[in-house]
This record gives sequence, C-alpha cells and structure tokens, in this order.
Amino acid sequence: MPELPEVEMYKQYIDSNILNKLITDVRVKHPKILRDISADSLTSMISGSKIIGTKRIGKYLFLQSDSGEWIIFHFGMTGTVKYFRDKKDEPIHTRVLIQFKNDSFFAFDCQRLFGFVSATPSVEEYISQKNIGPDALVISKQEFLKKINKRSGKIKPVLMDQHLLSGIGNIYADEILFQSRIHPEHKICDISQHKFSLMYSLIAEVLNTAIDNKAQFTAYPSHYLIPHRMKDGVCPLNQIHQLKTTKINGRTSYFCPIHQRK
DNA sequence: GTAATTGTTCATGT
DNA sequence: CACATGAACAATTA
Repeated sequence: MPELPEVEMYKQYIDSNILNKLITDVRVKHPKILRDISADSLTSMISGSKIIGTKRIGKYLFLQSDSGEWIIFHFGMTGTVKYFRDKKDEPIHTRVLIQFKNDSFFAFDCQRLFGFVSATPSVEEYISQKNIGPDALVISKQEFLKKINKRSGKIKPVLMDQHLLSGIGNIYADEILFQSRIHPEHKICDISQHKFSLMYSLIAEVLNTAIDNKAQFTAYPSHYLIPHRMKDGVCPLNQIHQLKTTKINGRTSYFCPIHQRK
C-alpha cells in the first residue's frame, strides 16, 4: 500500500529489523523486478555487506549498504517488505530475498511487479537524474506555491505529479483535496492563493496524521474521507451526501459534491 | 466476460 | 512545452 505514509512505515520497519545485520545471501527470484541493474551485480554489491541506514524521498526508499552503494526500492501498487525467521513465513510473491548471518530473512514482495529494485552510488544523483521532486513533507511553502502557480489544468493530477512534489498518490490526493474542500477537477487557474496556502498546510497534516496512525485507514479521524472512500460511501462530515466518483487521467477520484465544489 | 485496483512510463494528439 | 488520454506492464478480486 505504497504512498508516502505506507513507504514511511516500511522505512521504520526496516530500521527496526534489519540494520547492521550481515547479509550472507541474495536471491533474485524474479529478474523483472530489477531496473537498471543485473541480478549478478545486485548480489555481488550487497552480499557480505550490511544495511547501515535508510532514507525515504516521496515513495522511494533508499537502503544504504556499508559497501557504499544504495539499494533503491519502489513499491508500485502492491510492493511490501517482510522480515522473518521461519522460511515458511516467506511471502508468496517474494521477488528479492535476502538472508542474514543469523539465518533470518528479508523479502521484497510485489505481486504485480509494478514496483522495482535498483541501485545507485548516490541518492542525490539519482533523484536529480530521475527528476524526482522534493518530498511532500519537506517542500517549503514558497517552493510549493511557486511551482503550482506555473501549472495549468486540473488540480489533482498536479498534486500527484512526482516531479513537482513526491509522495502523493491517488488515495491521499483525494484526502488532501477533501480536507481542502477543493473539487479534484477544479482548474489551477480558478483556485485562490489562499486556497493553495491552505492546501499546503493540509498536505503535511494529512500525511502526518496517516503516519501517526501507522497508515491504517480504519484508524483515521472520523472527518477523514479515506475510510468512506468506497462505492456507496457517504460524506464523513454529515453521513448524508453520497460520495461521487469521476475518472481523472484513468484513475478513480472520490469526492463529496456538496463540500467540494468545482 | 467485465471492470477495478494505493504507480510509472511511453506514445499520440491537442 | 503543458496537458489529456490510452495503453502497457501483471495479478487478483468483485
């Protein structure tokens, strides 16, 4: 479940489970999960090394090896990670399996193979090469306003543009727009600077709330859209208005037609 | 069988 | 160049 809050959970999970453990074996179980790197070079890069730290930028997770290289995880739609000791607990769709000296394991699991595993000698270089925008929790208000004012078209695709700011996907874009009381198809040029300013604050508020609740949808505040974001869902503010949906760039958007006017 | 799914990238058209 | 759209990638569920 990998937008920014979910990836942050994976980071915390990795930090508390696999740091500084000696890697004794690496198995690429499905080569299609690799991007810009061969199974052999990934294996030789991290075999005999330790992961000594992690860094998250948007939906990307970087694992620092003490060999000097960084492993890159992107989770696509179905990526997840799992640390386990008993081989029978290995996830079904494990694509890369790492074994540690103490005979515990770490799996990168990805059912639909939209995610990927890669590597880079420099995170900064990778980020700039791929033109990945600043993390949604790090971008300054000034930069956010400056960038968004250069854009046109509908607001939602812009919020989800990983080149402008990174970490927001379909689900959290809907939540941020609901909390901002902005219709997902509202045009950039018709939104006031005051609204953009409000939206900037709500980006951090929504994402931090999600992280505080461990990205568990059911734990989100009662005024949040996400737990109601389903067919026949109702507006969380009054339990009356039927949520509506519309397709934007091929993705389903949920919104309240009363609280989010176009 | 049809449509849908928390993502990204490419091709094409405006 | 900015934007919209559809397809592709692949697996599973309603």
